[in-house]
Amino acid sequence: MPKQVDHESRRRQIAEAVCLLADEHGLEGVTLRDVAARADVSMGAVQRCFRTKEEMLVFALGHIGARISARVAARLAESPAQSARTALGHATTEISLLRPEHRAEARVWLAFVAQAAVSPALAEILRGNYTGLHGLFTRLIAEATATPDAEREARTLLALTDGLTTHVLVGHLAPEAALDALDSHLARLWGDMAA
Amino acid sequence: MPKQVDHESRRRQIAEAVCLLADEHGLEGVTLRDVAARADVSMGAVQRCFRTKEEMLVFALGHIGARISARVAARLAESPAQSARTALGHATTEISLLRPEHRAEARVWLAFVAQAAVSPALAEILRGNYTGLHGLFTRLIAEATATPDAEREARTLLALTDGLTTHVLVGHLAPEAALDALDSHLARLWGDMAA
DNA sequence: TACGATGTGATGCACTTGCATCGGAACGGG
DNA sequence: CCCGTTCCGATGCAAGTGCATCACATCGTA
Repeated sequence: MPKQVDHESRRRQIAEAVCLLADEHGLEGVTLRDVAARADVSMGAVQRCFRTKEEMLVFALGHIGARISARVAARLAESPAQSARTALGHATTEISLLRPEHRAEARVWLAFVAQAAVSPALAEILRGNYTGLHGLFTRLIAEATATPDAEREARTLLALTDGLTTHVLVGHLAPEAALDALDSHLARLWGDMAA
Repeated sequence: MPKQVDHESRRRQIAEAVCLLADEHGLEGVTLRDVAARADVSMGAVQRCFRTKEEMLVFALGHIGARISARVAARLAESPAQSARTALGHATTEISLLRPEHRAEARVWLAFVAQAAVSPALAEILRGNYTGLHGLFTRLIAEATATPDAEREARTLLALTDGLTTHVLVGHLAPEAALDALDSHLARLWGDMAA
């Protein structure tokens, strides 16, 4: 057997470069050449890993989605002794990507969401991620409160985090204001349902 | 004085074409040539109306923003006798763009929002729109409830509508589910603050 | 060591992009 | 009537795009 290359790790490396570029210039600024340059790889290598550009974008979206989900899971595992309420608080603040160091991820995510509105392949991946988060939120809410419709509350909460993130990105809200709104919403959730 | 053309109406006509194209293929699919063809205008005319492509996009964003705001205002004026609560309900459902006939507008809006994350000029316009809506929501909430922080509630509500719209667009939520979540949130708002 | 299967990356290609240019049509004042 | 100002639309152009191609390293095997 001749030379062998770890394709998967290279794909991740390329996906990383895609995210960097998408953060800087939006998804439109992502070209095969720039991606190759950013990933310190030749264009040929990129084309071998992904037959087409869309395939590359789909993979990159899955990559960043997995990374975000993993961070949420890590955050939850980090403080397991706490109540479901604080767990949900941690999860939402993590997903909102409000911390400056996650601003890039948020921009990339938003770029993908917009593209997904006209690209079924991307929408598919996105739905998978959202469904997973929705399930997580539903479980946590059901555990922490006595609300009759945890699913609906989870839907609301997930949409709220996404909307807040968006508003921060375009500069309509300060991160603190977004966090404040989120905290307030959670507090009301506890107050209504569990007291 | 030689031949005169109503520049403003032509600009609107072009902006309309931009929206049609953005709805179909995203903002990346908006090229000067396609826009000209869609607007039944020569490319030269497009270039006379807008010096650069970005200028055209900025105008188009302002155009669609104004149209949405106008529709909200019209909806409010339509039922002036009702309470501030129903007014807010109408405004939010209008802004959520959940009705199928507004799906196109929603896609265009999302495309612009994503682009605004990396384009200060677009973000500027967007902030203006959001600020206007935030003010409207704040007034209505203050009028309908006794909440101590109408501004925060308005922020939350605006972000929620945006997030719900997004989730419907990517196919994660059915429009009915989004409306249900929105209604539930409003109901809680009344229950908490005003009763 | 010689071979051949793999992975590589420079290059080519057809195409599209945004923008600049320019001859001429259209229209109103002299 | 005619001329000058204003607008139009076709064309040109350089840059950049995604994708295909192909000679060449690179490595395990025989």
